[in-house]
Amino acid sequence: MIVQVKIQERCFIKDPDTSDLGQNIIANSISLIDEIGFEAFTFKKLAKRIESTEASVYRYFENKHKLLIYLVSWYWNWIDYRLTFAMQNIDSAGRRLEIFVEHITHPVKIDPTFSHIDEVALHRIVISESSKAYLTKEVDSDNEEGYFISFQSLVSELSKIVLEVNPNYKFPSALISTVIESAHFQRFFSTHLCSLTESNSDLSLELFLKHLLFSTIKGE
Amino acid sequence: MIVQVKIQERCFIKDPDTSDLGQNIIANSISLIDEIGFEAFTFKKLAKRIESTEASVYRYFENKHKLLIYLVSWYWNWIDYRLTFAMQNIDSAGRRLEIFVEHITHPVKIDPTFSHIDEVALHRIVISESSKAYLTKEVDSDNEEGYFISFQSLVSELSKIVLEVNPNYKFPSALISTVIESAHFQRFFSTHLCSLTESNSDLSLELFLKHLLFSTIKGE
DNA sequence: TCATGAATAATAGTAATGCTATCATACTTT
DNA sequence: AAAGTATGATAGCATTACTATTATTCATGA
Repeated sequence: MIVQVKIQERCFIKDPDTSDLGQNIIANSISLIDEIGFEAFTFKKLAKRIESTEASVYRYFENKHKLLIYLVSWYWNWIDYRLTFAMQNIDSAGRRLEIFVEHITHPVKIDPTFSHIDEVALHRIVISESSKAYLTKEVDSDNEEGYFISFQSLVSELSKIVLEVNPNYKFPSALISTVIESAHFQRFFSTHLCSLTESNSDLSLELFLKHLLFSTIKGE
Repeated sequence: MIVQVKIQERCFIKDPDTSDLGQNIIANSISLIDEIGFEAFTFKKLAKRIESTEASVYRYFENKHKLLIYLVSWYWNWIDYRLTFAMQNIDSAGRRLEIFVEHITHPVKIDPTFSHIDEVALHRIVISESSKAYLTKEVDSDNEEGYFISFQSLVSELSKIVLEVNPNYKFPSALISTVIESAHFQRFFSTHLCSLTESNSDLSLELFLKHLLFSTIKGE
């Protein structure tokens, strides 16, 4: 069986999934952004690494911002796929939310299903760089283009589960988006700005977020 | 009485507070970043706006990243100052935390104490741009230089108040940093990606965060 | 009052970035 | 064999992110 994460967002000029060069661009942009960070990352450096040219990369993505949107969307599609799988046949809504927290707090293991993607590196990129995909002056037009639907639909699905646990809770989407974002920057803080968090391990981050999530849903 | 927000972070070359040009740089960098966003902001454009030169701006700040750190630090110092004031003589730790949430969820009014700073615009900048101050590959060296102490000490003070309410709670700093970050991106979401949150007004954001904060502190 | 120094302005220059355009080549499909 | 498609090679250009040099203004204090 061939499983593919297919992105709904049309943030590319030519689908990188349809050619060797395209897959090379994705694989090596992940390793390069992971190494030097998104600010220092350029198409020229990427082209050099894959022994191609800047102009060729530009035939796939308009600019590096669109490429970042592609990577982040891929990540959320992949998480969604894994969550759907892990949650099937689980009746308890509470248990399904626990599975959700476990998935976003535990570092991903390399998934051999998608050969050219290094999910561990991509996860690090999502932690440090994904908020830059929307914290821009172009967020409204990007949103109109549908560049964030993967993330939005994930939040939407999960907020429905929150309502299964407590139909009277007033802020399910706000809570889910808070938990997801918190999972990222708390992990960033634990690595780089450790006075800002007590979550210094995967397990304690999981405990912190599970406690926060369930206390809030059931609170009062 | 003269009140000044004095930054502890030494992220500048020459203190912008000590000259007209420096204050001009701060005032106009706030308005310019607010208008065009941090990515499009350059020292050349800033220099043009204040009718000075790029080279003159570079005498105050090494680069635009250091300037952003300055603005964000200024903001957290100012919030700290206002919080200290608002919390004095309040015995109840719970009430002090409520005041904290009110301060970070309500849009700031222009504070005539600091003439050249537009706090309303600065607040918008903090929402959209402040995470870019630390989400970089230079975060560790920047942290060693002490560029984030204003934020760190605020989180530290507030987490002590959390422990006053519940001395057994295990994640006070993680909770406070989560609430602060959440206040920012939930407001961003409500303006630009509204499916991700139900907090579509100042008041509902306040309610969401107060409920989350107190449910979590007291939970179980 | 003149001399000195500090701050700023004016100008120039350089390497890198963020693209766009053109042309050649190789490979595929009809 | 012809026509299209993908990629490579090369060039070029405006902007960015600085650094350096020199000139001008202005305050101070000797």
